[in-house]
Amino acid sequence: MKIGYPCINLSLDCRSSKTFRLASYSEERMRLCIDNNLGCLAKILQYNLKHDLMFFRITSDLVPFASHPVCSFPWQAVYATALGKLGEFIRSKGMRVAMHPDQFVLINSPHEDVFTRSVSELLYHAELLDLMGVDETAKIQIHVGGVYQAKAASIKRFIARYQTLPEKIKRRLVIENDERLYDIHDCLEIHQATSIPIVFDAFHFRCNNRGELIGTVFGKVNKTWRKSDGIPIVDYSSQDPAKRRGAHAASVNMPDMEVLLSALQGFNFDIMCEIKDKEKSALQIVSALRSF
DNA sequence: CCCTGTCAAGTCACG
DNA sequence: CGTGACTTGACAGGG
Repeated sequence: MKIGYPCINLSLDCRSSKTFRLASYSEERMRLCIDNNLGCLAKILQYNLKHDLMFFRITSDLVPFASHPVCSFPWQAVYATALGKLGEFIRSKGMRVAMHPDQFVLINSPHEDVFTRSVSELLYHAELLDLMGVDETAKIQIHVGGVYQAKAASIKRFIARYQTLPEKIKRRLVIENDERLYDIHDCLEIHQATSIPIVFDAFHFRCNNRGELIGTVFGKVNKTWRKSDGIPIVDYSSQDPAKRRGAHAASVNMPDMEVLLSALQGFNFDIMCEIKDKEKSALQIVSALRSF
């Protein structure tokens, strides 16, 4: 079981998601930004190794505007060596990475242009991981998408669109249950038709479920991961008591976390800890697991 | 330096 | 109809 956190390390004085305004785009600016981001990613990975945080979500902003038409800069060729080195570090230390494209990536959108842009963005994610040389267990995780006032049709469109995706995307793409539109059962239905693995978001499951036992559901989710996909990914967060339903907590609630671990006892999975204070909560989980 | 309006991209829910 | 939320604030111009 590997423990990780998303995108940002608050203990370090750098960010791997530095970007700039489209209006100030230039090749020079791109280079400076990517240099900074890759350098920071290297620092984060070293920090993670030192603290036994063996799972990490790499920010989608690592290469700004990578899939935008304005980007004529051949980042793939220019940064192939640097990305290969980062990947070599990840592989040699037995770490796992994943990515989570943002909300604009919707492969089931009825709008063809939204779909086209989504594919470009997914290609960027896939190329980045490919250049790192990390294996198929390094996943690209998305939500199913919008409902568009017709859920069954939108699920069908997801499945049809998925079939047309390039292999380099398909081998990494996984779907995650969300907190209002598509629950685990919807994801399982899509899995039936596509064999796509399912990320189990424990917090979203809590917000959006059909009253079933978590252990039973996870048994099904567990089977959607083939050997080459690695062990399942579980996203974890807890409710911020002061905020609206679905709002992520500021720091980890350990008793809550232990309830989850007990419910999933006997399964093998990696945990992505989606808590506002990032590595701090992930570290608490690492130390709690040592004595669990 | 500090302040703050705005930033590539979509969709839904809430008021 | 405008705004916030989503995995994440932070860029950049003006005072």
